[in-house]
Amino acid sequence: MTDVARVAGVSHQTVSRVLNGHPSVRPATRDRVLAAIEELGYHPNLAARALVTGRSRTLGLVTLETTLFGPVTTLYGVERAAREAGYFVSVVSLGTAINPGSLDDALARLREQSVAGVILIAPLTSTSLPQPSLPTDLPVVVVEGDPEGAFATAAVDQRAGARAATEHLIGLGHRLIAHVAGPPEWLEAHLREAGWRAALADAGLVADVVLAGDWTARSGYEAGRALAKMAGVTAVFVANDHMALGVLRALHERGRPVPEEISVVGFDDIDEAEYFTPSLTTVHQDFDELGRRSLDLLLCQLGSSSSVAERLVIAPRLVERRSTAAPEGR
Amino acid sequence: MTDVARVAGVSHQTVSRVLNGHPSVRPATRDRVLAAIEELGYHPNLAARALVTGRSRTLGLVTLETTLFGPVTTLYGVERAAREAGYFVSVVSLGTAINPGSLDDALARLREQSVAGVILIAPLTSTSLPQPSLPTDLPVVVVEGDPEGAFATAAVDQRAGARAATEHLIGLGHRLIAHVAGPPEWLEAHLREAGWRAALADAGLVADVVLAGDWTARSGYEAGRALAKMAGVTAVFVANDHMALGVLRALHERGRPVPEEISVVGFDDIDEAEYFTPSLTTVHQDFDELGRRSLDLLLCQLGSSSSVAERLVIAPRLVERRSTAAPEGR
DNA sequence: ACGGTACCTGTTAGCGCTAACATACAATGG
DNA sequence: CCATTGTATGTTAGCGCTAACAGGTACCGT
Repeated sequence: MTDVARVAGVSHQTVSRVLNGHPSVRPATRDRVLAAIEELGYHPNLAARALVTGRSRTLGLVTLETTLFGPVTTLYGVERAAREAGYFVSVVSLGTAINPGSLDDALARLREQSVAGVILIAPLTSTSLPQPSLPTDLPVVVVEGDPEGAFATAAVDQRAGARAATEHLIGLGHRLIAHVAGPPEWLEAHLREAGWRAALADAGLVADVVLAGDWTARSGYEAGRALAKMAGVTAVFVANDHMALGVLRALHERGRPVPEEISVVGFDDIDEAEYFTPSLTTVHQDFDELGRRSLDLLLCQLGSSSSVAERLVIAPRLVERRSTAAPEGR
Repeated sequence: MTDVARVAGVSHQTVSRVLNGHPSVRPATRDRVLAAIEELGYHPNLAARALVTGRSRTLGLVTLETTLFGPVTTLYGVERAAREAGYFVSVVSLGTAINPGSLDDALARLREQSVAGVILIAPLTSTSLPQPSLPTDLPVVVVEGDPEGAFATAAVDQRAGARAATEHLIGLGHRLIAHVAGPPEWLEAHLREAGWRAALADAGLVADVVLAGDWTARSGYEAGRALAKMAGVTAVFVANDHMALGVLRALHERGRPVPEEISVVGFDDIDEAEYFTPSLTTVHQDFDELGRRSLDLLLCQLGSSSSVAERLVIAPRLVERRSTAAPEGR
């Protein structure tokens, strides 16, 4: 910076002013400084700036180590939004084995780094997710999780999506609708099951066929084999598309055609869902939008310095394809 | 730090020494300092440390904005390895629309942040990927890309994987083996096609049925429809599992049973591949290992400060499942 | 002509930390 | 007993930057 100042014939402070867009710099001076910067290939040292201002323009992004469609897409959404807002994104994953202190460790790491705030992609239930020793000094936005907690949250309305999926099946005339659930430690698994139950209850139907899954196609396959043997079940709402793939495979193997004998609805609308056999009716979530809105929420907190526990909800959308139809004999 | 020093009754420099594990600190003194740190909840300011040392213990990770299995898994692999080595990971995605300057922008952003080095997940061909104005001052490791460039690279041996897949089909007795290729701007698409060609050439077979795809199940589906009409083709090597899914769907629709009439091999071994109909024979890549080895390569460069253009290759592995069989009439 | 008020630019201090040197004190050997 | 080494600690300077204040110059009204 001193070099730039010397070349431009000004003081280093004037260079700083140009860099920070301070208004009272004469255009001619500004141009000379910019020319010197260009000539020397100068780039400001952000560590020095962070040291003196106390702000690092870096956000922490904590995520589970999963290649699941939702969290990954959310990650990119947040990164892009952050970049456009002039922030860096420091990613810390919680690893595959989540132990009690791992979230604390992640937050401690990020606090050391003087991040301005943290976005936590944590689709687990509060009890499964190690509770942090509340970092009230650090703005946090939780994405896809913890609607009961003290933090601001942003999420797609899982319950509404599950309800829409189930009501679609009810509307087609199905009366015994099973559910293949996600793993119990995932909040989304609970909410999707809750939405399914609520829709059935509203229609006066029973909700007693629940099969446990773990998001993988393999677990969906196991559930599908069990479903194939159940006589009365004419439809199944599967908690995500990957498990739905397994269900389709099992039903196909067991000679239970979809949708003729059994209708299947998934959740997520992954890119491949349209190319399953048959193409999958599912619930679409706009994760990109979610990332963007989460960042807005965080920046809003930074601006107002008030840590309001705001709730931001994004509506999902049912995508009807070929895996659902009216039950036979109606 | 001054506060800690006062509480412990030492100088701030002694606190610094304790923090950095300097040997000549008396155990009693060290304990007092650690107690003071604990008592005050002190955490070192990394910006200040980075400013004075010139090293930020942060790595840049540049990636394409894709939810494709490989890049995402590599990302986590790198993050975990970096965390274990005590490094932060700052992620910059190149966005969906790659314009000429975007890689330069990403590198400039990271250089400003004083990252120690950069890991670039860039599975595109050198011509498709915007070439950076060589940052010789910044250690770079390219993952899954650019074997001709000046940088150190780490990659799974795509050509060997494709060759293994094709040789598997040849071994089963297939003579006319088609290929569904990835998009031309992807290096991996080229290498997989090259491996296919090489295997066919070695066996004295022709390699003239190539269908263009773009990694998506949709493009695979289109390719599959075309394949279904081709009389002599008894096997197809598809450049990734997602397209293979589309191929399977199209062949099923057109009444061409797999593997009875046509054998299909994919590439990637995504979690779902086992649950395709039929389960997919494919090529497995260990992306986790890849992430780890890439980091090793980068840290090695940092240590030796020599920017050797080392090549690190990881062997893939063919996974045989139910989508391949000997051609009919043999 | 003068003080006032803009506007522009320079000077100084310090953010929290580590490197380098300076100092103190003990242990050792001749 | 003193010089010599080693170990443990303190002191000083400075990393590159911004905030706060201190000039300096031009322009205004009176």
